[in-house]
Amino acid sequence: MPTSAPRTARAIARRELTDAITTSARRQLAEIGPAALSVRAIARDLGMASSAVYRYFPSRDELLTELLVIIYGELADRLEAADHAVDRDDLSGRWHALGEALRAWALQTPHEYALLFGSPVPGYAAPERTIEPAGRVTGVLIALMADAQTRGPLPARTELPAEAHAIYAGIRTITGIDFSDEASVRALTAWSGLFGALSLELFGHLYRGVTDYAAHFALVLDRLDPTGP
Amino acid sequence: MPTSAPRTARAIARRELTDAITTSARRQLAEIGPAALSVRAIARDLGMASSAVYRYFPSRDELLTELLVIIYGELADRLEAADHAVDRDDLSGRWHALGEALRAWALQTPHEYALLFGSPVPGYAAPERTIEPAGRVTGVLIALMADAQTRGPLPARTELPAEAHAIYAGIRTITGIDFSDEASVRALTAWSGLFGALSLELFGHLYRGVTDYAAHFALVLDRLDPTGP
DNA sequence: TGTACATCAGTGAACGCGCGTTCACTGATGTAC
DNA sequence: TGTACATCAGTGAACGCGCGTTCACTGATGTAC
Repeated sequence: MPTSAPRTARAIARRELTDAITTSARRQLAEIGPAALSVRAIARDLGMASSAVYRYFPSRDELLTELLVIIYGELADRLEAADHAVDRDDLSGRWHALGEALRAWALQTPHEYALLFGSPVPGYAAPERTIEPAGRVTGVLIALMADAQTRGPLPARTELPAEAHAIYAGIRTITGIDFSDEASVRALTAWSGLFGALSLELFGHLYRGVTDYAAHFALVLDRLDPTGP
Repeated sequence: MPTSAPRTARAIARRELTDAITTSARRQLAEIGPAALSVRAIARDLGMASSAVYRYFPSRDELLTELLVIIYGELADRLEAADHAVDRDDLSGRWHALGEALRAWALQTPHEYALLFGSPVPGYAAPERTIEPAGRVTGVLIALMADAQTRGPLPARTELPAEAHAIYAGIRTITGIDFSDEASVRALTAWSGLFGALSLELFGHLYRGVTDYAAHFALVLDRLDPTGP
């Protein structure tokens, strides 16, 4: 069943042009980065008056929000696919698949990585509706940690104070899963290491120090594995 | 001995105005971020014609470079001071001091953090002369790992392949220290985790999941410690 | 099936803004004799 | 110590560019009778 197909010629055209606008926007994003993304450039690219874009998106910020939602969604799809390609019981394998899929995506579309995980776009605050698709990305790690926890309690790698439980109450509330403090700390430490490694690499901070980025990343990924003992 | 004091009134005025320009630039940077930093805004702030700024800096990019050099230098000073406030033999203590000093700096001047470690400024490529001051920042970690290594070989936390040695040749060349592969991997994994944790926090990705950022950061720092067994 | 009206897409001009950089010029400061 | 010339700082206007957004308008599409 197709999702509520448009009936009139107008509705069909509208859907197509809306897509054309976001597609053009993403092309611009990929080529010149989020800061340079402009309504006028998109209109130019599509051969229409810049004012016409406003029939489809009420402002530049709304368009940016739409892009964020689309990109978060695509990334989540990729990460979920990578995760599901691995045997459910192979937790370390799933962690590596997740990490490598994230890196492959980041290298392929570095500006999209920068938009989602780099410095915030000046003057733009991501609204509520980006939270859900962003959560789907984190959800892949969450699912992995939930499975890890199901296999028996995770041993403490360093001692955790009693206060830790309160710190991570939010994670339990959002996910509805009763994560141990150990699981929360492991997940966030691994997540930090993952994005830190990618940011250092993509933003040029490994320049001259590391000669083989891919091999280096694999080693770091191994160290960051949150699933083991 | 003061460093080659200027003799003429002109030279004194020049030095003072050059400082005034960078100071104003940093104020703008702190308030509105690197992308919005503009020659005209600085001139306005100082009550001079925008063209006058060009008597001091040949272009906006040169000014940005100067800022990068200054900020890297200040950060390095802070990290070195934090490191030296701890007993030389307390390696874990030094790691924590380093991490907490970095976080304190980042929270105090988040736009400067974003400039140095977030997405690159569009259209700007940092030139060679930023490498040295940037290296001073990394140098604090390097010194720590060098000291750790001096105390005897660091035990492997995960097995490292023979190829690892080639990957980190650059680190040995730059620093002139014969780091073991274990030391290199530990250092880079810890460094990744540190900046990842800060980026996640500062760029809003822990929103709703973590309730006490400072306490959380301390726990993660513990996990990332590259000096222990 | 045909007509009358309402809705919508797209245009082009305009508003008001900001930017980096150049240039001819004035007036002050520095230097050589 | 005083004069003549060279150097430099700072000005204000201008160039050429780009941006987001609004608005009155035209012409096509859709809908109700």
